[in-house]
Amino acid sequence: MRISTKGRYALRMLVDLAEHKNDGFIALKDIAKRQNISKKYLEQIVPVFNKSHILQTNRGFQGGYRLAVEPNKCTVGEVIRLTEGSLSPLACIDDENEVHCDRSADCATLYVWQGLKKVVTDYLDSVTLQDIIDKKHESYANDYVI
Amino acid sequence: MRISTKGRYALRMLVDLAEHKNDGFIALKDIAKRQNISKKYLEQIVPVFNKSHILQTNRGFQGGYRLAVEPNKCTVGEVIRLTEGSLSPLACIDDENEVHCDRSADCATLYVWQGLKKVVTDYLDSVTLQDIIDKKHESYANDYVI
DNA sequence: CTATACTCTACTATTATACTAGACTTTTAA
DNA sequence: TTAAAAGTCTAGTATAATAGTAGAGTATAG
Repeated sequence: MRISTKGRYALRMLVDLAEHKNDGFIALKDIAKRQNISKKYLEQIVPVFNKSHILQTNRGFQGGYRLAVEPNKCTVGEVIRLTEGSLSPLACIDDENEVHCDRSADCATLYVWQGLKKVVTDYLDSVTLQDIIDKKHESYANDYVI
Repeated sequence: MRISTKGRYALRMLVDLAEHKNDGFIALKDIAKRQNISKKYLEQIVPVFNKSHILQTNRGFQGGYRLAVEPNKCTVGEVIRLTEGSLSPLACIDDENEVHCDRSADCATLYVWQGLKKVVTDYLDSVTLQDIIDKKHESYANDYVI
């Protein structure tokens, strides 16, 4: 039940871009440095967000990436689905809730996993990039008060 | 974000034992046959439930396993924690919610994963073996009516 | 035209997963 | 008392996923 490094890096990259959304195009090397993530690895993660039009790209000198959506419109669920392929805890229930298993009719435990998928999906789809940024500043404020 | 085969098999085994809890000791080969799971693989899964006193064992002729707890006292969360080691979606937050990561103070996304762990844990700890059996019979009833 | 940055494909080391194999121990019934 | 049935324990192994690295190629601002 682990979220892969790929998914977590993707989220951190998008949060970073959301925080710098007014700074024009951000080079991957800057994100890599700030987040302490391999730039080469990020290069492999980025295409899926380009293709799904979550990121805009500028190539060449002073190029980079920029969020193409509002931070409060992009959910963690979306990010993890794109990097991880699915939020389903089993191969036998895919994203359309279709069942792919001979035993499914007889499978007593299937409903447990369908329920698990639902709580995971509901939660991750309820958190946006903006929420993460807000929470971060809230924490800083708390630190300051304390 | 997948539940491993090991965890799913364990749950099916325990549900099977719960359904046959009045039939004395059940041999692994019977469970393996009914559930269509490799008996040899089940042998590797079983020890953790013996050690945690969820199962009772009888060796030798006509030996087998029997639930040592009431089906309504054994949750899916317990089963998955025992087979999977943890319900945490990241290595950096373990079962005591302790944080193991240099970046944690600065990690904007940490709270997302802590929240994910909570919804997963709350859900899985809310479903018992008995719930699964009840649901199964409910489905059968529905099938019959339809 | 050159430095900078994105793009694309291929390769690789490590780890986890999902098993299989076989020797050994225990129990019971004939 | 012994053979068969069952659990126990350790080791091995094939496959796939993960988490990267490497390098050649393309686009663009200045």
